[in-house]
Amino acid sequence: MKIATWNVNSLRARADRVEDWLRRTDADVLAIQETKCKDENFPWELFENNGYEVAHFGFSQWNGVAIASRVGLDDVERTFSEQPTFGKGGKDPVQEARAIGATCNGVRIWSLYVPNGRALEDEHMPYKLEWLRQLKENAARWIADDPQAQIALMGDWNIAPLDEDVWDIDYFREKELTHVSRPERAAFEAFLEAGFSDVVRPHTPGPGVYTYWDYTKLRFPKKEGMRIDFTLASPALAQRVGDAWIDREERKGKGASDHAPVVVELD
DNA sequence: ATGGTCGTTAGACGA
Repeated sequence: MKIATWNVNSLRARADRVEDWLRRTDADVLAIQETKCKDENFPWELFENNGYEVAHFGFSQWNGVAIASRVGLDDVERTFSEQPTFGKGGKDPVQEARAIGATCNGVRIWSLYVPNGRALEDEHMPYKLEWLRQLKENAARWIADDPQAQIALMGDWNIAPLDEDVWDIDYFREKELTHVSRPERAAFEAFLEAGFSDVVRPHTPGPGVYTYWDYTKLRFPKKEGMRIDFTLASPALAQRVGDAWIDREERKGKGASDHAPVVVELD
C-alpha cells in the first residue's frame, strides 16, 4: 500500500497536476493540505473519476485538508479532541480546518496542516505550539490505548527539526525566522518521545533534501528549500514501511505547488 | 539588478 502527503496550495488551481500525479504515482491514499476551498467548490469528480473516495474539511479560502483513498475511507473525523481554536486580535475564536482523520485499509491516516507561527513573537506562535501539544496528547493516548494501532500523522508540520532541514541555518538564525526555533523543535520532538517516528528521513537522508521551496527568490532553482512535510508513524506502522521518497520532480515547471509530495510504501 | 511568486480573491492578506 502506498500512502502520500502533499500540501497542494489550492486544489482547484492544482487539479490537473493532482490528477496526473495520482495516475503516475499509483498512490492508494493521499493526505492533502491547503485545499483552499469550501465543500461546494471542492473538485469531487477529480477523485471519483479516478477511483478514489474522498473526505474534505474546509469552509473558506484558508487552510482546508482532505484524504483521498481507494482502499476504504472509514470513521472520518474532522478536528482532533481539544484542538485549539484561534481568534486573531481578540476576535471570536474559530476552529480552523487543519486536521482530518480517516481509516484506510486498517491504517488511521491524519492529514494535518500545522499552523504557521509567522514570527517568533507573533500571536500565531503560541497557537502553533499549543495546537501541536494537544495533537501530541491525542497521539500518545492513541498508542497507549492500542499499542498495535497503525497511525500515520501526515502533513505540513511547518517545522524544520534539524539544522540540515534548511538550506542555511545561519540565515534563519540571523533573521530570527520561525520553523527552526527551540520551542517549535521541542514540540516536534515530543511526538518522537511519545513513540512516533519519522519514517521518511531514513530513506531520504540529507543534507540538501527538502520538501518545500518558497516561490520567491528563485529558491527552487537555487536548491534552497526546507524539509517541513513529514509522516510520523506509530510503532506498529513504522515496522511496515519498506520505502519512502520525496517527489521533487513534481515541484518543477509551471503550475507546481511550492511543496513536493512525500510518499511512503508499506509492505 | 542583493530582487526575483503564487494563491485566494477584487484590495489586501497569507505563505
